[in-house]
Amino acid sequence: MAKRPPTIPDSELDVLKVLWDLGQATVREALETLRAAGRQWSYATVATLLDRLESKGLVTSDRRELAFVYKPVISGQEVRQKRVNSLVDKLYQGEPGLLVLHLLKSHPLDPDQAKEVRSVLDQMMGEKSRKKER
Amino acid sequence: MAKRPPTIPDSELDVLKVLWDLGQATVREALETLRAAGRQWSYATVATLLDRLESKGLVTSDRRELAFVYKPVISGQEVRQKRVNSLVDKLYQGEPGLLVLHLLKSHPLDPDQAKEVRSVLDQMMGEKSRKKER
DNA sequence: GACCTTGTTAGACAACTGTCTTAGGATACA
DNA sequence: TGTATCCTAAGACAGTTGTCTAACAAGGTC
Repeated sequence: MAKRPPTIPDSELDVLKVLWDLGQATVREALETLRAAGRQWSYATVATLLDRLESKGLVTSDRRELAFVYKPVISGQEVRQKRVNSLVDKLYQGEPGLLVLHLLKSHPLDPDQAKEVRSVLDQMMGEKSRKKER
Repeated sequence: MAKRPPTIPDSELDVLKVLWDLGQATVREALETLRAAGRQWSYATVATLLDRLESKGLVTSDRRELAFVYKPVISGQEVRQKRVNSLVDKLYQGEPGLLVLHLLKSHPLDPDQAKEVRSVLDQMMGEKSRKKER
């Protein structure tokens, strides 16, 4: 029974996000930030979560003066990438296009974003058609 | 300590997918399908998973002759919807556009899909600009 | 020195997941 | 009728997640 690969559960993700925002934080700083954002956790809970993140190798800690300072090792970009890939694999037959379609159909974009999306798309199509041109 | 809302773990999702594909299935049918797809599970494992799905209200069972026949109650569409929403909320600040951009940038679409995406987008932009036109 | 305040550590504990073993009820066929 | 099949039921058991209590160390304060 192979050990499961490490995942990032919701609660850990919440504290990781704080580290991305602040760059680094002590338990107490993270706690304050999370409290401000509505999470009613105890100090020990946050400490545990940071600890678990560290055993998974996703953050590092560095003792400074009184308290440990935690820094993210994994970036938001990486986490997003993994999550999206896994979603596409599991629910969109590995076809990112299906997910894009789904998103556009069910969530209207605001005009600025729509424009940006279009330009990315045009660029992509431009290359493709220049390349195939049969 | 509020009970956590029911989720659909990976293993359950795999059997649910079989139900979506086949429309309905007995434990054995699901097992065969999963085996064919490479999942090396025992009969009892599949039975347990279907059972858990049923307690979560995501499938129903109906005794036919020998065995129970399970049918999905929740659709693939619904599950996709929820997953996408939660991904967007958790990692894209609730902005679906960011996810769309990310997808387009990191996963090139094939031309047919690109075309389809563009048409959906054009339609959307058409409405918007007609509507705001200030 | 006796006490707070902050911090860390260890561990508790229930719910959820991933998998399976085993016991027991039907069905089927020799 | 006995035995091989196939099914459900019950529950085991370890690993993960969500959250916390409680013990204990180090730095100030009176």
